[in-house]
Amino acid sequence: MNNNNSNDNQRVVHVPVPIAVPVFMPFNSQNGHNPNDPNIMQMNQFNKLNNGTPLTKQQMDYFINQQQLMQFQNTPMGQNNFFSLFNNQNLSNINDTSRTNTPMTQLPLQFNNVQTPTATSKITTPKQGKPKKAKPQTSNKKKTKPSVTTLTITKDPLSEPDTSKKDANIISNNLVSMERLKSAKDATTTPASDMTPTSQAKTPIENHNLLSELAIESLQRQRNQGKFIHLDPVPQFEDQKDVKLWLQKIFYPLGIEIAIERSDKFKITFKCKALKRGDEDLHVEHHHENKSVTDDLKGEDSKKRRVKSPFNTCPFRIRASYKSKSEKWQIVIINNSHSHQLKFSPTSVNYKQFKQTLREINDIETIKKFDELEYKAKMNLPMDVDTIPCDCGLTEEVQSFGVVLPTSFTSGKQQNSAIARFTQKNSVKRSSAAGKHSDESDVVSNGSGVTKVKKQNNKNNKIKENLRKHVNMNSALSVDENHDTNFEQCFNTEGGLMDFSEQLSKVDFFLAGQKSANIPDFLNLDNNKNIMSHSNQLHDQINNENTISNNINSISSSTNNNGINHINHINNMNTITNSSNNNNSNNNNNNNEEENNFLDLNMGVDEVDFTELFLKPHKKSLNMQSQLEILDQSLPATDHLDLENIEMQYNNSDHTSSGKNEELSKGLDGMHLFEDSKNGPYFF
Amino acid sequence: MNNNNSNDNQRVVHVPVPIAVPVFMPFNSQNGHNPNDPNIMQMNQFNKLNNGTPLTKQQMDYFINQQQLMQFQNTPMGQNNFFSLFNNQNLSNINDTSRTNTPMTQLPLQFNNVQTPTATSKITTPKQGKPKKAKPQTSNKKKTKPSVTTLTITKDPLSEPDTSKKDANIISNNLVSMERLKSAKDATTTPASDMTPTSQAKTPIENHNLLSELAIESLQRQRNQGKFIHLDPVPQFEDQKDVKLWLQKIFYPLGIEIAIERSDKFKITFKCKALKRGDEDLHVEHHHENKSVTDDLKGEDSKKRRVKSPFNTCPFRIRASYKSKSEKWQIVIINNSHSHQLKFSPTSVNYKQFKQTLREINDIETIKKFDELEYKAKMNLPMDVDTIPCDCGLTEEVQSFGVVLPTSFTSGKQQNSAIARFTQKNSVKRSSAAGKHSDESDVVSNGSGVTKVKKQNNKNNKIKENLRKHVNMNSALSVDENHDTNFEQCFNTEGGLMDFSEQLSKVDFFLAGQKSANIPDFLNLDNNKNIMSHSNQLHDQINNENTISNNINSISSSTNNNGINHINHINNMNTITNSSNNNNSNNNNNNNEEENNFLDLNMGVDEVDFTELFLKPHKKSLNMQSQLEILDQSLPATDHLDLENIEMQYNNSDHTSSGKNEELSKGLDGMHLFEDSKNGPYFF
DNA sequence: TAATGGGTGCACT
DNA sequence: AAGTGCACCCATT
Ligand SMILES: [Zn+2]
Ligand SMILES: [Zn+2]
Repeated sequence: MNNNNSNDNQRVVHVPVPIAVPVFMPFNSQNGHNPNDPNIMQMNQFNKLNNGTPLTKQQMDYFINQQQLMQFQNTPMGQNNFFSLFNNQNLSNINDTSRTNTPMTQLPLQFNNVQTPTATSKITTPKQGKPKKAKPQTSNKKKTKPSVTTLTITKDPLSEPDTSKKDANIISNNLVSMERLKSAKDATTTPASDMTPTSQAKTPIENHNLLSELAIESLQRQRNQGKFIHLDPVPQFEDQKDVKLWLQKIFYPLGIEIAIERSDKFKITFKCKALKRGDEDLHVEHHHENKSVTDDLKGEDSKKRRVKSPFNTCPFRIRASYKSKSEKWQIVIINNSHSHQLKFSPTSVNYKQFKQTLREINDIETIKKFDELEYKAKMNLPMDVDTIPCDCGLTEEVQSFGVVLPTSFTSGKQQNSAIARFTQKNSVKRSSAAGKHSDESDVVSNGSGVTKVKKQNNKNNKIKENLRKHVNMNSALSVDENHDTNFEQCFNTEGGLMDFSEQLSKVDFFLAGQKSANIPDFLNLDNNKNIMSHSNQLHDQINNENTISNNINSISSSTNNNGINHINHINNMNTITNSSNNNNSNNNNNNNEEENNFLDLNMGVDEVDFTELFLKPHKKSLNMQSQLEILDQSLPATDHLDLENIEMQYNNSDHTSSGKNEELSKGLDGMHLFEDSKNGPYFF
Repeated sequence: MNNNNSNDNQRVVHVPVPIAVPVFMPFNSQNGHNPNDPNIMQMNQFNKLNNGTPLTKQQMDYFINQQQLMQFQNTPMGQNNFFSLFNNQNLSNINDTSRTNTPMTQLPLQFNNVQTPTATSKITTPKQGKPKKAKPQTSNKKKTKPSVTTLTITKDPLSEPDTSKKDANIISNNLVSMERLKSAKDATTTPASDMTPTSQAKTPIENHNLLSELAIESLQRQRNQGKFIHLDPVPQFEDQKDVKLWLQKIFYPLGIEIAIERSDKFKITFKCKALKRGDEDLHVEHHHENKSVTDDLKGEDSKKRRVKSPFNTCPFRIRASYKSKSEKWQIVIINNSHSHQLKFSPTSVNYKQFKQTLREINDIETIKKFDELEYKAKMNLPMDVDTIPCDCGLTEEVQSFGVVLPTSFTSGKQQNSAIARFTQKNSVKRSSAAGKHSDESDVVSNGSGVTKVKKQNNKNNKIKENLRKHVNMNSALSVDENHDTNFEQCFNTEGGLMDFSEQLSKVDFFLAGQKSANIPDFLNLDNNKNIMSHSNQLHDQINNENTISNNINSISSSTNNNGINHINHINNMNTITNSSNNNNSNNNNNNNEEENNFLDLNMGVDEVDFTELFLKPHKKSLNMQSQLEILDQSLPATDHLDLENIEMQYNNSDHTSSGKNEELSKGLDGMHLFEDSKNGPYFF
């Protein structure tokens, strides 16, 4: 398996062709860092995906398109790459909206800038006597220790002379240092009205942005959430901080606010930023009232149990590691699931900081994009999100399933969730002013961080015994109601997008992307060609549960320690679904019980209506659907649409990405049934 | 209770008389920050301590001496002070070695520098139009965010102009800024051969050192570990970092390496630095093999349980909070117990950093002191520490009791403790090279972070039903074997203390302090006048268990969540013992069982030999005892001894503290039986 | 800096 | 005993 075919005497030199198409490699191995031979991987992966059966037409198309998606820059053959070299002859087939089983259509906008490589994509040169310590640049401003001086035990790597990145052999115009750009802010006032896709004069920021757009697009297309997802066309970061900035550009539009969990010179681990106290409505906690036989064991012990934090349980992880060999950062999504609703929150402090950083580096392009995002998010308010009914009679063992009314708040009534108790720890009930709605978001917690959702409307489908979790796709990004009050001013002052916003003001922005998600249904899961209905997908997936092993590790597994005999019945169950849109269905659950136990999986729970669970369309979105479809379908292949003109109202900067915000913001492309409770059900 | 008698219109001006005597207030209230009227507190406290019975002669002496200990500086009447103003007429009675029930003798050394106040100890002046935000100084070098600029949400308090501390009304020569001193290092080359106690020319560093010595002395004398222990004569810190530095001067000699758990502008919370992987031998884990009825519930669940870290479980906490009113830092030991052996480890990286900082601020006095400490610690090697036998047949419910062979290591055999498993988590057995000994340190863990020690030799004493924990006093500080190899050179070069060290080389340095611990036996607990034997103390205390309520909260209580029905039977059980020396007795325990459960307290376990548990003398210490006693008794009232001359070999700095290192290093003065497992049994 | 996982100090929020 | 973001570490293979 570990066929590490890297040659120490060879070094990759990147050709100065910055444009690339993202490739995501659904590795099955835990170690995605020593990739195997690409051909072998192709076979293995595809066989796994296809469960050994002959390829269908869709599968073939998908496979071919994946090969087309091969990025040709910065990634040598067989290293971190799944598919072969990029060639753009079949680009027009990539953009496939798999829901309708229509032929793949061209990806919007991104591929306008894809250029035919004019040189060999990689050049191997003998490794010179280069110092082994090629360090990534880190803008380390922190100097906590009073001094270093003579203390031999303090070895400060930063004090070493920087011998990295400036190597003459490295040719890449993807290099960008936000620090440098900040200091040279005036030089980058973005005159760029040069919109020709083959422009070689792309600035580093523009390259960053392009790659971030591509990553978003591919992430929306991504399906194997249980696997490592490699963000392969990654720009060359000059500074370590730029990695986060770039990832923020990708994940903020997806409703994910990332935070660094751990970092050092060569590695950054990102996670979801912990929920705030006001985000109880986003947290997924649900429990049933029927106690199991172990109830008596939890009485006095449960209150002594130390709950670290119910806000910080999301299993989502991104790992960025600096590869000294390629002198690039490798970015892998280790865990693509979430324990909460995904929400684009322009009011977040971190988001404002992010915007501020964008202003400092003068990344007007991205600023515009997020201004639009903010505006569209605001226009969708108030988002009335349905809750998903809990059909607990048959899914007692379903642990985590995350639908709560995004705008609901439990202030009006006592919520017995761990979050509520955590929030009220200081004995002060939150005032109802913080809550906007008093909807019946019936979420019950057992106080152990393990959540359940009771499904009420039992329909006519079956659930296999090992299906333990309801999985909710994040197709409907909820929007923070506490919108930044300064937003409109900022937005208007930035360039007057009101024409554009009026055009889109009635469109559910976040649902727009769903329609254009380009996920082929090569598993034939999509039995329902209606965009809003995927009732049979999940069952198809269940039948394919062994096709793809589950890489979800037990990062946040099982804090359910307080006397609950939680037997894990599902191992490596991994299912992927096609783009099932919607999800915020009715959540009329029982919320009276604080504690709940997992019933043994062997209990006879066979009937689950996953249409109810996952596929109920967004109420408001449904209203917007017709407009949305019209808008989306009106996008030409090159997909500049009205947005192009609108965007030009901002300024003259090039806008390779801003025209496809719809796709960026909402893709409901993956679904993952995973093992443990904390590993949430949300994907983008 | 919250009689906050501070007058907003009055401000305390400190007289420039830096010398003070520590006062420790065993508050019963959870809130030690708004102290009550000192007179009321006197009554309350003393009544509680005495359980309402008439005072004995010893009690009266203690009370009187406590009043004498009133520090007169920096603390207004009734604020953070328990006793009345200092007057030194009865100083000669303070130093009482309560073990022998001899009359209190004078505290050594410190009081040589106590001076008669020549002015009113506090001056109240009308508060001027001073801004309310008197901020503590923080040497904040960290600027993680790329910038602040216009972002309104980033409110950086450090950017505000500093209006604090420099107020003209504040007169205090206790002010010290290590930052400042570092920059003006040459100016403080410590000529001070001025050893007259009334010297007004004491430098800030000298004041810091003196107060740290006093704090150590009083901590050794401290008994109410379950209560908040206020370190009241606290120097005035210019910089936030100086708080830690000062506390390090106090707690390193006590075998405690502190680390910041949390800090902000106005508060610092310190804890014990987490044990390193090589410190398994210091960690206390013990469990019994007999399972309870809940065993079946833990089978599959236990292995999924997420053990955060078995190295980071010590409940010891110090809280330092800046009082804007007094513009001083209030330092309170919130939890004085430990879950591990206390050990002075000169090889610690943090300790070396600490020493380095001392050099940078040119605190030669403290450097000398710690050089001596290091040398003495090294001279005591190898310390053969006995383990305490576990008498588990009757103390199944005893949760945490910490005795492991300090120098033992479990490399030779499989240790089923959580630590061992934690260390070997990645399936690689640690090589035996890391271990020094292969002693039979039989430590068993149940994997839940809750530890038990099995007592084997059941003797003849009884344990009350609610006595749940064995408590081990830390009287025997173990010494890190991996001694700094550079120590001797440093030590010799600093001033050639070999004469002195040869004098003390055979003395168990850390036990020396025990003898001079000045704890009156006002609870009549000391039925055994033999210094090494306190067999009946604990029982006396148990009978007095209600005299002092237990402030130990359930902070670290019960991570034992995996199905164990751990019923807490003991609430507010708080016992204090007199200075019971020794502890590291034989620990021949069962270590075969990984999981263990708490038996219900109602099980009939009545017999415990606490002599075996707590009072077994240190083997080596016993050998040293005669020398130690001779040495200690040879100390004159002013207590300069040989150390004075020796110290002068260093240089001409004044040596208010270095002469009494024996007392500083080892005081076995407190014992605390507390509720939960994580709260360890070690005190100094 | 080989790759990769994790602990934890500690200050920001 | 604020929670957690972040980075300085260490450990294993
Ligand atoms: Zn998340
Ligand atoms: Zn400790």
